[in-house]
Amino acid sequence: MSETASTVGSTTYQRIKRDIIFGALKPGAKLKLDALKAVYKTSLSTLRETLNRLASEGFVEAPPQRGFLVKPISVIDLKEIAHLRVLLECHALELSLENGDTDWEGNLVSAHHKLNLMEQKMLGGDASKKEIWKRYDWEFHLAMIQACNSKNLLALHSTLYDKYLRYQMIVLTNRGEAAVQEHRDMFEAAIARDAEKAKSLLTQHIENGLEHTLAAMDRGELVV
Amino acid sequence: MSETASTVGSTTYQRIKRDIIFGALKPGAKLKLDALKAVYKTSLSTLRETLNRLASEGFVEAPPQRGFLVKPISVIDLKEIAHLRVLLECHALELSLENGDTDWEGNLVSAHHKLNLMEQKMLGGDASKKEIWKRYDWEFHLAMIQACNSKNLLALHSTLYDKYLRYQMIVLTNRGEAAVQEHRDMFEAAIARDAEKAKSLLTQHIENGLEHTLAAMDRGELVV
DNA sequence: CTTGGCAATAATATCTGATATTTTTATTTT
DNA sequence: AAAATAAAAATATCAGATATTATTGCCAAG
Repeated sequence: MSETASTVGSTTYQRIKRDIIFGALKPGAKLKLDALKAVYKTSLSTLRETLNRLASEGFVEAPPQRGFLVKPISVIDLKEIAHLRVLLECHALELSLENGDTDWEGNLVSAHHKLNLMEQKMLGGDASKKEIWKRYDWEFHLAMIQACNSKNLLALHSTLYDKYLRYQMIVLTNRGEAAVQEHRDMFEAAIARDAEKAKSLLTQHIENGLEHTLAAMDRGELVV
Repeated sequence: MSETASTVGSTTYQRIKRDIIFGALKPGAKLKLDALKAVYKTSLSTLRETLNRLASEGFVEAPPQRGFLVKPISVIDLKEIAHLRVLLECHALELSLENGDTDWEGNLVSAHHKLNLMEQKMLGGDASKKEIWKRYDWEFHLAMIQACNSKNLLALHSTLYDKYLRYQMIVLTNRGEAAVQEHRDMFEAAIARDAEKAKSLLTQHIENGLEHTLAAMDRGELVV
């Protein structure tokens, strides 16, 4: 979701990943190399490097000898991802609440505040900024667990967050006021260092999102 | 650890990954492209694709503009990995014990039997077969959790197992009889579907391995 | 001697273009 | 309509070229 280093490779990587997450590249779509070369204006070699990376992260599939395709979606997959996110994020949250110092807390307050501001705007119906809004959501969730003291854990979580996000972006509707309140509750439990409560709220938060997405998928409300 | 598809790319991938895990490529070592090209007899493009994949899995680092190097080791990193393995493998184990059917059980019995046979040989001092032995260890641990019903979870676990394994291969000594007994206990708890006991044994098993490796690292007993 | 700066060298990132092999698609035959 | 086959498209892999960036070694200044 973040990453700097403006080399051609890393830029292409970010762009394609973003296009997969936000649905510009549809689940299951064939990723024809020549076509991508034209779209992303980059060479075959760079493209293949990028796609290999995305394949190993699970955003792309690479069946041998037949190129690449956007990882398909499925209800099963979504459920797995949601449950793993609960597992990892709760664990990280617990560690983070134990270790978080003043800086951590300050950063969290800031992240929550920014998210909240954005959420108010979103409630006003301005859906054009979905992407920015989700960046604040990410930054809030990251801020919560940032003091967990495990780079490996944060890395795994980051990928899971993105996979979960893709499913959220696939459905048209958002959860509105409910999610806003959940963020606020989690935030307060975190500041109070109430790990059990925070974890339970987080679990609920993710599972509510899951249900919402599943329901929308059932009704076929997908972004085509 | 497994994988078929004998394309040049996937073969090189497996070989380099294996060389990192088993220490032929030392932690922190610079991966010069020309040198690798000669060793693995493959083209630059294929090599870079491979290294990109390994980088995204965390076996290789790729600082921008300066090529690739084998992921360095550290005590911190080892601890993180061990703890994550406990978290994920215990979770998977619990699910697996709930869902495992007769086929799962049969496969587990077989995997444990094979591991046990190999372990008896190893106790006899034949360290030359470390790699084969570890494959049986892997197959046993995988058999335990295979019925967890989550491809995503199994994929994450597989990578963690390999990372943990690398640290184990770095120290010279093995844990011998103790680990054999632990495997047996875990196996029996699993067959009895005693999830709590199985999880606690597994946790202990991994943490014992961690302590053993940490102690050896402290004493500097590293494979150079 | 050590440190800072600069030239020479090595290595990387990226691109273009070529070829063998494999898939996919279209066409023909039974 | 199914099977067999030919034609077209796409992929995997390789080789080689270039601009850019890192590294190394050398020399002067303190």
